[in-house]
Amino acid sequence: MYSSLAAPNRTDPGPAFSLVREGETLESLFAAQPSETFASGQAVFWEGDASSHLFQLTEGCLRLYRILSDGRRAVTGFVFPGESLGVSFQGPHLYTAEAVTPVRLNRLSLSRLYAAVDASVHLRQQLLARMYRDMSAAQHLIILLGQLSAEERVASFLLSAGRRSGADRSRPLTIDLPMSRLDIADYLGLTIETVCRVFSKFKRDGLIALEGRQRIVLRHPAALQALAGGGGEDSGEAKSVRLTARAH
Amino acid sequence: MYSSLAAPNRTDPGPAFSLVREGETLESLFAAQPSETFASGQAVFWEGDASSHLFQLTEGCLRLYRILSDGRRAVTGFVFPGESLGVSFQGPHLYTAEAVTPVRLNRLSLSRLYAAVDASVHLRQQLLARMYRDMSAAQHLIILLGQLSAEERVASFLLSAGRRSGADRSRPLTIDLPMSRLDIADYLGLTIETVCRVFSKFKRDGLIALEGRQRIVLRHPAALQALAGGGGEDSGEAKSVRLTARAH
DNA sequence: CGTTATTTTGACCCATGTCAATACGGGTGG
DNA sequence: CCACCCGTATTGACATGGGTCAAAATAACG
Repeated sequence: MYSSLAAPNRTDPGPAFSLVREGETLESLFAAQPSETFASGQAVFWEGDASSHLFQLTEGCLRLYRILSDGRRAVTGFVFPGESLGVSFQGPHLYTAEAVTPVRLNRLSLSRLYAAVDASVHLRQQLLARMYRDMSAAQHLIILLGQLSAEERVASFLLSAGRRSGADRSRPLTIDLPMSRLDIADYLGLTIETVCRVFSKFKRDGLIALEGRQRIVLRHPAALQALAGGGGEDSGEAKSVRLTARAH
Repeated sequence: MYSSLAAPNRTDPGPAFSLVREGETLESLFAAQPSETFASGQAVFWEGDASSHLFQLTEGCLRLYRILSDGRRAVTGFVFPGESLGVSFQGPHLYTAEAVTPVRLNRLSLSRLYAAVDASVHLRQQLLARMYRDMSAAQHLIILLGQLSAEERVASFLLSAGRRSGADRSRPLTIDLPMSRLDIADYLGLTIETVCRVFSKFKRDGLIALEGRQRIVLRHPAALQALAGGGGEDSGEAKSVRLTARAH
């Protein structure tokens, strides 16, 4: 199951810059690192820690959060397989990263990253692109939190989860929400109760179906899209709403 | 669509770019560019435009915002002198940048930036540091919008304005808020009326004094700090203040 | 000065938070 | 395989922070 990772524990490069091949990508750099696992609830790093690595998730789900001095928690994001983590590394980590489910990831040390990046314009571009994605996600969240109503936030969240947890692209789009309702609430700036109520309302209205506690079927993504308001709109990927194709 | 932005094969920088002096800084690069001015209300660039330059503000104030499809506006930040703009340039601009007051800024083309950055590790560090600051600001806003009450948001905003518009560091700290109440409201995820009411309350409580529409005296920053809750706490800048202050 | 846009204040209401039961589901041990 | 338990989720009743609508006050500007 985990075995598919190429070249597990390949012997590591000595002098860092020696192995920057032509055509190297961040992807391949990550793939060359040994992979590690974390159990649910375990932290990969803590807010305020000095950044020392970049990470790329291969399995599972992480939540990113900060705790305020009075105990409130702000979840600033979730990380799904294929996404990277810690790309804003020019200072201490801005959040704690914690496993929602068992997680597998590859860790690339900053010294290796720098060596590679110093040697390749192409890699610099890729790194910048990942930082851009991160910033883009943060900006979306700012809009969600600053301008959207509870229903708009939840609709927006479900659509984005549908896009990313992607795996299951079949037409009654079924998504898996590994995180708890509390995680979702802290991410959307709402309470658990409000998140539940909106889920229930969407269910009553036939927009979604709840299968157990983690599986949700998006029965009518287009309607959710409309509900998500000006907020969740395009965001590139969203256009692949071929999901809507079901115009029975 | 993003293609025009990359600087793929820059093996031979043009003659003009070949001289990246030792000790070059982003600061000095900007300083070498001609400066331009914008009148109040004029846009420097629009959301969705291809990124083609980095900017550094020398005078005035900018607001950064996005407009949702139904007309709502989210102000995602303000820019004050000395701060840079457009550092997430690996894709289209994420917001519109518009002059709040008459503005003066320097514009550095991406091609020059790439040339300089390709030639200097030091400059790469500086660029990453600016991106980090940007991300850090976005994360603060996420916490403010997701977790803080109206009073906490306003207190937090005033303190941050005090830190940045900085000029006047004297002890009844007087700050200048060039932006309108609507700008502030759209930034804090509140309405104009709520912003006014909180200002009035702070005034009644002796925390601030309003001098005309733009000048505000912070009479009791410590109390504002306490009000700002877990949210506004340190914020980096505060640390550097502490570092310099402790020279006894 | 008079005119207009912006800000401030007031009265009222609603979306969402709070507090309090249930109800469900996923493990565990019998 | 079933019965029980406990943490999570859901629903309900109620409270309230902040939104909405409307008017008055103030500042900016010709």
